[in-house]
Amino acid sequence: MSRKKVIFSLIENETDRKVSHKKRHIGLLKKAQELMTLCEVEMDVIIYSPYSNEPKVFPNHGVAISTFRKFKEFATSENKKIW
Amino acid sequence: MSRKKVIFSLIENETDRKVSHKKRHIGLLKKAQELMTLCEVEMDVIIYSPYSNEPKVFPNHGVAISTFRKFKEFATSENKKIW
DNA sequence: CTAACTATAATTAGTGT
DNA sequence: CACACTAATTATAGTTA
Repeated sequence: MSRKKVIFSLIENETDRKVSHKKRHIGLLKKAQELMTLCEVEMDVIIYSPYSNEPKVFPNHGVAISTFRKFKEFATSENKKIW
Repeated sequence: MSRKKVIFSLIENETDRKVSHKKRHIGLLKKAQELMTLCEVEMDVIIYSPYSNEPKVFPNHGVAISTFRKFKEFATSENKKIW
């Protein structure tokens, strides 16, 4: 995305992939924070990666739980067949 | 972010805010998709906004449920006091 | 391995239709 | 309203230390 266009598939080289992951992980959460702040949005992001033993929960555990519960309630009330 | 630097607070004008939300919502999910594809990452994003009656669940309901369950199991096993 | 730098690609605020 | 355009900002691949 900068010195070269991104090729839209898994980055084969492990070192490159790890570095890219770190940068993009930061970038994604920054974008998420901006969307929440600039517009009136409630959101959460949960990320699992091979580079960390624990999931990254954004913005925090409390919001993630609250948001997921609302999602589950919505899906149930809408009688969606997803459970 | 383009013709003007972004001011990091709620966009007061409702029309501007709605337009910005639409653009940034698309942009965020694109970045999320890229992170998943380029690096080996499992993730989900749930977004609530005043502009839609239903939450946006990315990449889909099944992944969101799976990811959230893993998060809950992790938190429980780690004996975190978050429930 | 990490972190800083920088050239270039990608995103997007403002604008026009 | 939605979409296309584009100037300007922001993100980041590759590089250097």
